[in-house]
Amino acid sequence: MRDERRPTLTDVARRAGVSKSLVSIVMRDEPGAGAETRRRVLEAAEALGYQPDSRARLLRSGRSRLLGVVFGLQHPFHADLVTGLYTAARETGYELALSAVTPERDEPEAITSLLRDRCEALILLGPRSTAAVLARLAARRPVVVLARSVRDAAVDVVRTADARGLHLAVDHLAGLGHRAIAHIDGGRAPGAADRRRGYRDAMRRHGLSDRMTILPGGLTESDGAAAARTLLTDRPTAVTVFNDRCATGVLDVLTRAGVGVPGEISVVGYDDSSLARLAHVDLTTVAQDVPSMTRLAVARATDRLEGAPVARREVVVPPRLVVRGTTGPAYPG
Amino acid sequence: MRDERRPTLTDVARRAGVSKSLVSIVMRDEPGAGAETRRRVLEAAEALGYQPDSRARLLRSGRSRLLGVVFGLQHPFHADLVTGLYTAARETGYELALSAVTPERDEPEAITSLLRDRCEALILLGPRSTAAVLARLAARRPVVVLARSVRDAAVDVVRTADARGLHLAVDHLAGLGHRAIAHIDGGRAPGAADRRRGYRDAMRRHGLSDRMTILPGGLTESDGAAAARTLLTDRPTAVTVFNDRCATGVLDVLTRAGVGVPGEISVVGYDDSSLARLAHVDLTTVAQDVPSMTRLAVARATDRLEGAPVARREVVVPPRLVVRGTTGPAYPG
DNA sequence: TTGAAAGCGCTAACAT
DNA sequence: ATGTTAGCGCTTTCAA
Repeated sequence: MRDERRPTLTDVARRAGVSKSLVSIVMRDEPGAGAETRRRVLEAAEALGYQPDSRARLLRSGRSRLLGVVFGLQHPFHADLVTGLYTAARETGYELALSAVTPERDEPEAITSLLRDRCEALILLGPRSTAAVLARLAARRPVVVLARSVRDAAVDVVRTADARGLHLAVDHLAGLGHRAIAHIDGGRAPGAADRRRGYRDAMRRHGLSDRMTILPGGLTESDGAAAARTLLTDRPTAVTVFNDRCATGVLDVLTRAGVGVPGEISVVGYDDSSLARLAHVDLTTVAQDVPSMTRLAVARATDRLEGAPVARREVVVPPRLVVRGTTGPAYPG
Repeated sequence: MRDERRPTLTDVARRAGVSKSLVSIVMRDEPGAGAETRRRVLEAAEALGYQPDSRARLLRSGRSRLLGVVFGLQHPFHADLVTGLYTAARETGYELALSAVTPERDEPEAITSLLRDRCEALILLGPRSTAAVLARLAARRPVVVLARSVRDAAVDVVRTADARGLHLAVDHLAGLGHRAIAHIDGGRAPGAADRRRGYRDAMRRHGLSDRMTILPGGLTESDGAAAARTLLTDRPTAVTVFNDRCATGVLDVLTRAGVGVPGEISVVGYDDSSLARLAHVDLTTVAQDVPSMTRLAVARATDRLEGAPVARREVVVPPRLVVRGTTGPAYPG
């Protein structure tokens, strides 16, 4: 029952009593077929349960119109980005081919599978590959790196002005009267270096060079929790954290230790992930502009493919501070 | 520079001075080529940066060896499952084609794109489609539903014995002396009905029918937070929660309200997601056996494709209680 | 507006 | 062990 061959374009053509070419035209919604023919073809296709074979289609047309996306399954922020990419791609006529990185499936493997699938361009979310590897890849087809900076003339980059993001955070805290402002960093994670630098710059600008404290953190809740425990002994009045996940871990430890937020410590996250927006977390955070970033990434990829002129290799999207409930004045009451 | 045609099998053949067939054989690592030939072909392929075109390959061989996976980008537990599916698929020679459901990309769309890609079987993670829709799909190719039950002879199901999972949770709590045990449920989410039923059964079995309390919850932290707030007024000594995410919201609200966990309330989650394992959360939870479930799902799909005999339509995997720090005796001291 | 024919890159069947 | 031929399902000329 299921073994019967799936209907092909030829089957539809036969049933509708027209040529394959016409069916092809109708299925692609191209001009060049009469109204009556169109109707008959669609009816036949429907009756047979015909689905075009995208492989054959793309093989013949020589293009796949496929954008390969490499993302980390474990990163909630990547989920937000992929969601945005789907939306952005829909408007362009390109499709997305997802390839995940997992603990057992590394980045090279994820990339190779996309190359075999003949993706025309690659969009990599916070890739860990070296610039050299990315450059070599970019020699073969357009590569757009999202949410990480890469110093190479061959790769396009779309990222948030992360340093600026930390300026916003520190300015906000300083404006509230904070002076002892610590930073929990992201180690070698994409964006971490820029955020660290932004923190340093801003502290200096506020004349707080001697109050700078950078604690090793990471991407996850437990990284944040660990950092927060060291925070308890030598307590600042405010802390900026690498990302929202990490900040959640910080909040959790502080709350359990009976340290009031924002009463005793103010906390600022990064990403404005769905986590931060939760009513009970209500985290002040630096928002990355996901819709813009993803739209730009897709546009950049398709521009390259279509030979459109491209101004800058790197597009830097401004961050935005979202003030919620985890930040308050340094000396309340 | 990038416009030059990608090398094809023919190019490699020419360069190696052999026929296309030989190259094909070598690239697929099939027997039927001499050692010296093999070496020359591989060298030529390497030199040209040749990548086989999987589309052409599959078009010709008539099979795609592709398993389509529909998953929700917003669900951390789905990320765990997809991770497991990749691992399971690797051992079988099938590849995964991911298709995500997002707020702007619904399940039918995710499925249609996989059908166009000629996936041979579909693995759906907690699908929201009706049994009728799934059955219609299953008439066209093998469908394996993961983490949800579907009453239809045409669809394969791999799921956790969710009712049994709640038995474990309630037994554990009752064993600790708890009697006022509430349940925060998952509404219409996949698995929620079974867990609710499991809770009811277990409460009855323990003679606690009159202490049953089911609070409306959901899948997310904020659902849990909302439920927890109602919990504060009429406080039970223990609560079982639909999933870990929701339980996290519960914990957060309780902690902020100064309610001791497990001192005053014990909390049990569900899934044993990475969330639960975080040292600072340390959530007692019901673990779903992800490696087994994913291996079974892939095996079921491939068995159907290869016409292997299949015993049961539905495979139910036993859950396992993981006792951590959020549960304790009902009357401490 | 319609149809016939060629061929995308590959593999399978059949030679040699 | 190696080469030749045909054709997967489709789109794209090109001609009618």
